[in-house]
Amino acid sequence: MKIIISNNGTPFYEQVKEALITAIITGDLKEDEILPSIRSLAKDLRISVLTIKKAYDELEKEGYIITKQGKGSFVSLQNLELIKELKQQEIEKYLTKIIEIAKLYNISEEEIIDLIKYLFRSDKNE
Amino acid sequence: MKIIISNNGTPFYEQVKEALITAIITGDLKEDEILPSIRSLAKDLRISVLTIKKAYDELEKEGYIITKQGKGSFVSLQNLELIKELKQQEIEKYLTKIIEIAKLYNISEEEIIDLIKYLFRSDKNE
DNA sequence: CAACTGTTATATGTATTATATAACAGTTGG
DNA sequence: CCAACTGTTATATAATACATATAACAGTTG
Repeated sequence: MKIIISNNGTPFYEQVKEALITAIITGDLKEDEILPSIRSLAKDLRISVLTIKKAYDELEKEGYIITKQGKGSFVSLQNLELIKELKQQEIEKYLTKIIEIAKLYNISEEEIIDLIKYLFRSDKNE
Repeated sequence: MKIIISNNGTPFYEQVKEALITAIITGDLKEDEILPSIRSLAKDLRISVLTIKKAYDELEKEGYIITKQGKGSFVSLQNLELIKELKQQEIEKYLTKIIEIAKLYNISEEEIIDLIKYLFRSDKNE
């Protein structure tokens, strides 16, 4: 479980969240598995414990983990279907923005679709 | 030229920017046409002059308008091709995010494309 | 009980957004 | 010329988000 964070404008707690979500969904962190303690992760990443806690708090609100005082935080994917739906809504939100821009600047549906196909393919070859 | 802004989390100056960009690109505000003065627009929208100025400053940086002290701000679309390219990059940025999510949650290329086609169509019927 | 877990309170610091007020500066019509 | 418009700049204030340090509090376990 290697997490790398950087000063790129995205808040640290967001970067930690995204890294952990990826680890959870890819199975790198499995159901019921324990996450690094907030103190140890803070030490590893050289950022504040409170920043890690913020990330963990949000992960719990969003259904990815469950945290128990004194014990730690554990992967919990009971709501995987709900999570998937939320992610689909997120995709729809982005697509709506894209289409707004595309319509305004006369970029065609075909161009967008071609771009998607291209990006999907180049992603596969990584 | 009716602009509506609201307290929805998007900064006021961003909302003003977006509304003006839309007006410019759709031709609602034409090349060389004068924009509302920052003071009058601030009064209309009941927000600070400085907030409007910030919006106008960014519009100038991004090539949509030119501002001259004492005279006002004018539509300037010399860089329309450059602007279009920037917008295509913006679309690509969103698509990259979408594909990251899609791959992680096993959402297929077809589902995304279908969604795009659907959103494009429903947009046309507005 | 020591050594881990997470929790909470307090305080500090920076950046962004937004505001009000006021003074300064350029343009233009009467 | 000057009044009445334009935009510009400085100063000060305030809310919010992000991130930090320190310290005390609380639950778990070998």
